[in-house]
Amino acid sequence: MATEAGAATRRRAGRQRDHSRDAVILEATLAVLAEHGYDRMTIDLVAARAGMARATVYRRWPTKAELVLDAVGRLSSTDVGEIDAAQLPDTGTLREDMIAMIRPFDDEQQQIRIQAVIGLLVLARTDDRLAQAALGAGIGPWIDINRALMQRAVDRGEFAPPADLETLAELIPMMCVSRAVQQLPITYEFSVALIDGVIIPALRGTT
Amino acid sequence: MATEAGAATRRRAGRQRDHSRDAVILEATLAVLAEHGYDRMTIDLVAARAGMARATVYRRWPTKAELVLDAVGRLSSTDVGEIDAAQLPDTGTLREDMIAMIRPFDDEQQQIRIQAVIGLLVLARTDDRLAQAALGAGIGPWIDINRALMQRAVDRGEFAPPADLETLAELIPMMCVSRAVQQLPITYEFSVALIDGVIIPALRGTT
Amino acid sequence: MATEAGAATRRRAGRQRDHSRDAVILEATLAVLAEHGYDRMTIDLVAARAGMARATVYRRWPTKAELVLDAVGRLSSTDVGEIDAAQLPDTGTLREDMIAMIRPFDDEQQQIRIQAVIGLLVLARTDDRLAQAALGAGIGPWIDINRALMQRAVDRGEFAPPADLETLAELIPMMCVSRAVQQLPITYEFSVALIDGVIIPALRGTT
Amino acid sequence: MATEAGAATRRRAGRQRDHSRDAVILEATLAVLAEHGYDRMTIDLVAARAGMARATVYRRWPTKAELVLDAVGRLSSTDVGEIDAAQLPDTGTLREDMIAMIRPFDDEQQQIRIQAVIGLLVLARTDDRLAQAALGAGIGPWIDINRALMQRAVDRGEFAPPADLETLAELIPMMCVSRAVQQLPITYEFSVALIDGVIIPALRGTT
DNA sequence: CGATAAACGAGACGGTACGTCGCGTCTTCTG
DNA sequence: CAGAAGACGCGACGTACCGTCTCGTTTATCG
Repeated sequence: MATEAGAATRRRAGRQRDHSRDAVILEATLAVLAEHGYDRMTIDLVAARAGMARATVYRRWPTKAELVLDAVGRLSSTDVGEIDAAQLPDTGTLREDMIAMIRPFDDEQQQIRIQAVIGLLVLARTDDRLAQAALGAGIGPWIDINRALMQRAVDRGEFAPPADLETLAELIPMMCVSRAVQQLPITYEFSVALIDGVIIPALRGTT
Repeated sequence: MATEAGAATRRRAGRQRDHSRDAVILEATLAVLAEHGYDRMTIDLVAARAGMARATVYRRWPTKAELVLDAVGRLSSTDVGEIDAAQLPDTGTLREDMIAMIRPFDDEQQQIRIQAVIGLLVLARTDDRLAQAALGAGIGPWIDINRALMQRAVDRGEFAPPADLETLAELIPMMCVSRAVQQLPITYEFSVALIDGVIIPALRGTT
Repeated sequence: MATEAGAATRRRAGRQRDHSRDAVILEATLAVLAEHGYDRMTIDLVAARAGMARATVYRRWPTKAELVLDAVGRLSSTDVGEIDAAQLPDTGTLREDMIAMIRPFDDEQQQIRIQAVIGLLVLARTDDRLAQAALGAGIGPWIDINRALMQRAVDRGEFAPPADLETLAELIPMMCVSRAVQQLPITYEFSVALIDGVIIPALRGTT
Repeated sequence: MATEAGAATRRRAGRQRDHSRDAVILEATLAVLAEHGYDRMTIDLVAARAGMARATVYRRWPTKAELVLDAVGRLSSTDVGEIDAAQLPDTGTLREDMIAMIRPFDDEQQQIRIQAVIGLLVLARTDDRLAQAALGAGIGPWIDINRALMQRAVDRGEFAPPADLETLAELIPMMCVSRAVQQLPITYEFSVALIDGVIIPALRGTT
């Protein structure tokens, strides 16, 4: 019956939490994070920017760390999430595939993301769970895509299976982190240079 | 005047600062850093572990960040500092040179160093000066050595000059950071695999 | 229009407020008040004890203070309210009249009432209106009765009119408050002693 | 030996707590208390008025309640403390003794004291220890003096020993509390009326 | 050798952010 | 509409750490 079916799915009683506010808070979090850095970011600042009370933030995330974690995670899924699985670019060669994937990461938001990751890394020891999550949230999807593209290239015989494909998948993102830390811009050219100068030779060199 | 005479050389009156304590503090700093992570590291904790008063720490380093920076820096110069310039290993091939350099970094202290770097990165936005310094203190010498070894290999004609030697010099350290963040061990094998699977192919591939 | 017809008398549309719940809430209020004291009494606690939602309480009383005020007021009128005016005990002598009036106050609930008054007094500064009301609700009727009994005794010539009858009327209740604050029991004997040892001599002494 | 004698009494190491600040804070506490009442009094407000940081207040008193308690206690000892024991007025008659004692209480500060007591009473249930302390701090000395004066009058045969001297000692203070709650002024005349109209008759009436 | 000036230990102090809790209001759903 | 459940804005609470300051004690150097 419809009533029973609804009963199972029935929303909890009481005023519904306005989940549209989640996004506003996360957005504010990223903004403040980008502007002040992790340790100068304040829940008060975030709440003020989101135009709501501090308690409203705390009702959703128990600590500053979890909030930032989610904010960065959301950031990733926003522009990457939909590019999953089958609909990856398929140009026939790994080089073209990877270059096709650079665009969405070659922008200003990329900087924010990496800054956020860096901000979270400080908590690695504080909360073990956060260590991986920070990486995962910030550059996880990026790594995932690289891994998928390379695996496909291997599968179709473009390259022999490398000893450590995982490390190669992490290579570009990590080198971008390196540049971010040094306040250097992350350019299209830099990424292409990595593909042509490191990734492809490494895969070819395994032969 | 008598007072001016020898003013340059004469030590200031009063009790002399005991510089042997500097090392004790830095050691304590690294220990606490490794144990609790940057944000849970407290000056109080460090002072207690070093067996002295908080003020004694602050007399030497103005802020927590500078303290950690120095601690990590000291860590680097301890086992790397003296290996500068001419006395680098010279086996004739880049591969053997680099492998010879792995040892001093292939230990538990390496983990501490990287954790410290990570801890400091959070301050990149707070204090621009610290951003580079953090990297420099933690993995700077490591990068320097790699750069030197590669440059020498290029100079003696072992490889053609790569487009971006700097990035290649940073490659191993950064990939080690990546593993550290993921709580994975940094093994000898991992480093060798990077040399054989990525660095050498990349240099050869440029040809 | 039909809608307008009888608008004055017609009850408002929709579900009617269940006024039997008022009493339940007030009862719960007194219970929590007695158990935890005013400042640890929570509207949540009261609502939970009454078995209803917080909003249901707030629909009836705008603030915590008003709620307690009413609860204490209700308490008074419950056992005193109907004893008004003409039906006061009339034994012929003030002493016997007052002793006859002691009973209804000589119980455990009396303690609750006084505790509640005490709890409310803290709000005297916050809300001037509440200052008097708190006293009135808690011990007002008690004072009223004493005043009436004494006035009658004066009227029938038992005593000469005292300089400050009002103060004498407040005397017993206030001394009971004093004992309550000191966690001492308010006994029958104590009240009789006040009548014989203070009230009567004071009235006689005026002569 | 002087050194050892000093060792026992030696002040704790470290910067000495500036106890002159205690008084400033207590003063500020009383001022804010008188101005806003207990529940609207804020530690922040007190600290601001005292011209120091919130932490400085919390270093001395763990909670708001303890702070107010001490503030009121200090108030009592300030103007009453020194009037102890032997140096009570001794005019030969209880009436004159008590009237001589009215002065120090017949002022504006008396109002503050009573307001503070009232403010604290709300915590009686929260912290049993505070219940008595509140009374003691606010009007304890006042009661003590009354008790002493009456006892002396009894001792010299001015009156026969009353059944409950304690209650008589509390009588004037409690009736003043009553007036304070009702926002009535506590005048010299009121106190004298109590002495002549209630206390003296009550003592005489016991005969 | 005694004066003196700085190091040192201990901890107070001014700040500032944290995360919690309660009030009284508002929203949403169910009866 | 009443009532339940609970989100929300507000603001105080008490805690923790930072970096500075104060003050009594210790120790090296200078006169």
